[in-house]
Amino acid sequence: MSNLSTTSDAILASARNLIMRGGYNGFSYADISEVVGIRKASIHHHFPSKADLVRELVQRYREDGQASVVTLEQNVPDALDILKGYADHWTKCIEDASRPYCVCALLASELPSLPPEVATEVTAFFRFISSWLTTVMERGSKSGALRLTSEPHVEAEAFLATVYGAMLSARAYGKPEVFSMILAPALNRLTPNVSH
Amino acid sequence: MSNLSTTSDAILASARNLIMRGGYNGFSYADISEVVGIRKASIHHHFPSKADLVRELVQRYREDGQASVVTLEQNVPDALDILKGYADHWTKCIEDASRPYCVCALLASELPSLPPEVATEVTAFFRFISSWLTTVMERGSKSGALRLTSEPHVEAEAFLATVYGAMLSARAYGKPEVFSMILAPALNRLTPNVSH
DNA sequence: GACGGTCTGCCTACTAGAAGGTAGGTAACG
DNA sequence: CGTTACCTACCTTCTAGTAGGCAGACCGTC
Repeated sequence: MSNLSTTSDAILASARNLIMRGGYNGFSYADISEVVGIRKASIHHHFPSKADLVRELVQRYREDGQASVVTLEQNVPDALDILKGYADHWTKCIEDASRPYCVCALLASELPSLPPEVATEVTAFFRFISSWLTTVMERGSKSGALRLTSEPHVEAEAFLATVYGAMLSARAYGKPEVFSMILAPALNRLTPNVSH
Repeated sequence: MSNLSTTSDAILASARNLIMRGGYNGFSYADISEVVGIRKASIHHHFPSKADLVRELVQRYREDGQASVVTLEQNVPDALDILKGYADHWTKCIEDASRPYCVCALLASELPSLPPEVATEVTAFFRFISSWLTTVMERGSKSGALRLTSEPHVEAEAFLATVYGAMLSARAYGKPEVFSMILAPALNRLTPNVSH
């Protein structure tokens, strides 16, 4: 119980990379086996089925996201800075090609063809991000850190859509800089007008 | 040559539906065979390889899009109305579940794992939509039909990202209405201020 | 502290079915 | 007669998943 087996972590990590490339149906146990340096059958020892593997992966992805959000909120008081931090996180991921696309964005597009257990986990991720962004919008609106033109939950969904849409465009054009090009005016629009 | 074989059209149509569900790796010739009522091998007669099939599919998808754009521009003079029309098109598709997701959006997320011939066709689609939206933005800005806060091509990318992001959210939540909820303020923001 | 038992992590070897694709034949049609 | 559209039958490779074995770590018990 000392630490959660390094191997299963390696399996999850390589699965994440593979899903980022081609989604749920775009990778196989054989692919993971090559990367991790373990036999195909041994992966089944850690994750009985593919659905188990991806469900666990998405679950952890959400938990990690929740943890990141907590530390972000602790270190950054201003709501606008939080949104900038969130956008910045993705800017870096996309630009250094380390995590150039959100796993859950890809899985969400495949939703209708996903095993139900995975699908529910993916929608749970979206609900989490959405409700978190809503609280940020609400707080920022009250404190004056953000200038909203719609209700907080609408602004939250619009911001989320912009981020994920921008991620898609960056991938489609093969130009990482497209992401921040789109996000910059979106953040600007939420910035209180100091020249007023 | 009378009309392009109905069968190959049926194959393309069912492939489109299947891709909308699960992407490039989410369907097989066997799936199409079941829907169309033709043997697996007969599909190869029309489309030698899977990549051929999807490349042709995306190519036609773009051509159809270009044709739709032309008629839209002919019938609708106002730039804002064009953007509303474009958004409306997707609203209807998503709400009646006829085409609840853009084929190219799904393929774009899978880009790194796509056969190159398909990938280039997908990026071509995005370049087309992007450049078209840019001309709409430019025209609307000059005529006063649109109120832009950034350069036309940036506004175009931002609008496109919003549309595709909203499409993803609608799918992720399983709530079609989310799409227009996000698009409404985006369009509002582009509307010239009459109360000024 | 040696002894037997269980648990863990991995292996080889295998299966059944699905994947994309091929070979070759047949019937209709201009 | 050649072309078109479809068929049956087949091939290879890949798919997720199973069966069973084996070495080592961990375990209390004598």
